[in-house]
Amino acid sequence: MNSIQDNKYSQQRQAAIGAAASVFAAKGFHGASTKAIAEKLGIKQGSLYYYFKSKEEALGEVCLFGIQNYVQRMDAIANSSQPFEAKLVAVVTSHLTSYRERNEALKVYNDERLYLPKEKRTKLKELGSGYRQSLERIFEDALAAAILKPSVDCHFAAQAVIGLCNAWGDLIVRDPNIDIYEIIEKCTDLLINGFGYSEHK
Amino acid sequence: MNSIQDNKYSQQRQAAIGAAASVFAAKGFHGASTKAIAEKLGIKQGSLYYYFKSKEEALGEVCLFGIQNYVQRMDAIANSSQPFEAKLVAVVTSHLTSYRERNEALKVYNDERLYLPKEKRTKLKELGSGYRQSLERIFEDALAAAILKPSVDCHFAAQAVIGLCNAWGDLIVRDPNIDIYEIIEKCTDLLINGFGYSEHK
DNA sequence: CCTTTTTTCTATAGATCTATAGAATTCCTA
DNA sequence: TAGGAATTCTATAGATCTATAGAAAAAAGG
Repeated sequence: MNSIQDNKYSQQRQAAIGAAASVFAAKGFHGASTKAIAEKLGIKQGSLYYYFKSKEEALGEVCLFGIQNYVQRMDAIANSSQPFEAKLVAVVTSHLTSYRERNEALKVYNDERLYLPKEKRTKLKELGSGYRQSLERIFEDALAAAILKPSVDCHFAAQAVIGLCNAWGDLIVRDPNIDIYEIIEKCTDLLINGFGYSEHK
Repeated sequence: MNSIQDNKYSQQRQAAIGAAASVFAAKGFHGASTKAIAEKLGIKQGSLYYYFKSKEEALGEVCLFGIQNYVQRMDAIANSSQPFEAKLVAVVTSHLTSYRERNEALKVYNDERLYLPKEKRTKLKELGSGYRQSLERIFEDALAAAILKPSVDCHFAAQAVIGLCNAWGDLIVRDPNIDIYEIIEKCTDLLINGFGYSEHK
C-alpha cells in the first residue's frame, strides 16, 4: 500500500533531515558539505540526492522542522484561558524546551535561514512573525486587563521575551547540564518583576 | 620613515578588515569568498594575501576588531563610580551603540567566531568573558548595596543583559530606522522594574 | 521465483575556491 | 630621476564541492 511505503520513506527522510540539521548546526550552511551529511546518515554523498533535490532544499526542510511544532505550541498557549502569568511561564517553558528537544534544527532556523531563497524565506518568516504576534496578543490582553504597567510596549515586550529565550536557548544547546527549570523561573521573574526592589519604583 | 609607512599600511589593512567584516557579516565565513572581499576592496583576489596570511586570519582580525573597544568601554563603566542605575544605562547604551557603529564586525564576532581555530577562539573568549565578569561585578556591587532584590542571581543577570542587548542588536543591524534610545530606555526599565505592577509582587 | 519498485552506489562533469610564485607596477626617497 | 621598497597583478596548482546519469543492489509483491 501507498501509506506504508510513504511512511517508511518519510521515516528515512526524517532521518535525513535530522542528519542535515546536525551538520548545519555545527558547521553552518555553507560550511557543511553534502558528503558530511551523507556520512552522518551512513550513505554515500550522491545518494543524498534521492531525498533532496538540492542542498538548499535540505536547509529549507530543516528550518521548517525546527520552527514547526514550536509555533503550534505557541498557538495553543495563546488561545488557552490561563491567567497571564501562567501563559508567560508556558511560553518560556515551551521555547526553552524546544531548544533542548530539537536544538539543532531550531538553531539552524535561527542562524541559517537567511541563506534560503527569498520565496522560502518569506514563507518561514510568516510562521516566525505569527509566533511573535501571538505573543504580542498575550501582552495586549494583559495590558487591557491592567495586569501590566500602562507604559508597557507590547511589541517591545514580545521581542524581549523572544530575545531572552533565544539567548538562553543558545547557552542551553551548548551546555546540556544547565537546569532549564531554574532558567524558566528566573526569566519569568525578571520579565514580571525586574531585578530591582519595589521600593525603588 | 617607518612610522609613516606603517601608518599607511595599517590604514589599508584596516580597510581590508572592514571589507572582510562586511562580506563575512552578509554571507557568513564559509559563504564568503576571498574574491568577494577583494572586490569590495577594489583589488584582485590574489592581492588580498598581501594583507592576510589566510582567510582564517582575516576572520580573526575582524572578530578582534568587533569586540575590542566594546570591551574597553565596559571596563571604563565598571571601574567608574556612578550609581548602579547609571552604570546599567551606560552598559546597555554602549552595547547597542557598538552595534550601530561597527555592526558588521560585532555581528561577525557573535556569529562566526566558532570557526576560528581553538587557540584564537580561546583568546577571544577571554575578552568576552572578561566583559561578562565586569558586568557581573556591577550586579554584585549593587546586590551588596541592597539595591537589588536579594534573590537576584548575578550570573543569570549578566547573561540576561547580554542576551537582551544582542537580540536587539541584531534587530538594529537589520533595521537602521530603529530608535536606539527608546530601546535603551525600555530595556533598562525592564531590567530594573519588569513589566508587572508593583502591587502584584 | 520472477518482476517491479525503491534505494544506494560509482563515476564524473563542471564549477569554484584557497593559497602561492613570480612578474609588473606604483610609490617613495635620496 | 634612478634605485629600492611597497603594493598589486596574472596565472595556476591542487583541492574541494554540488549535482547528475546510469548501473547495481535491496526490498516488496504477486
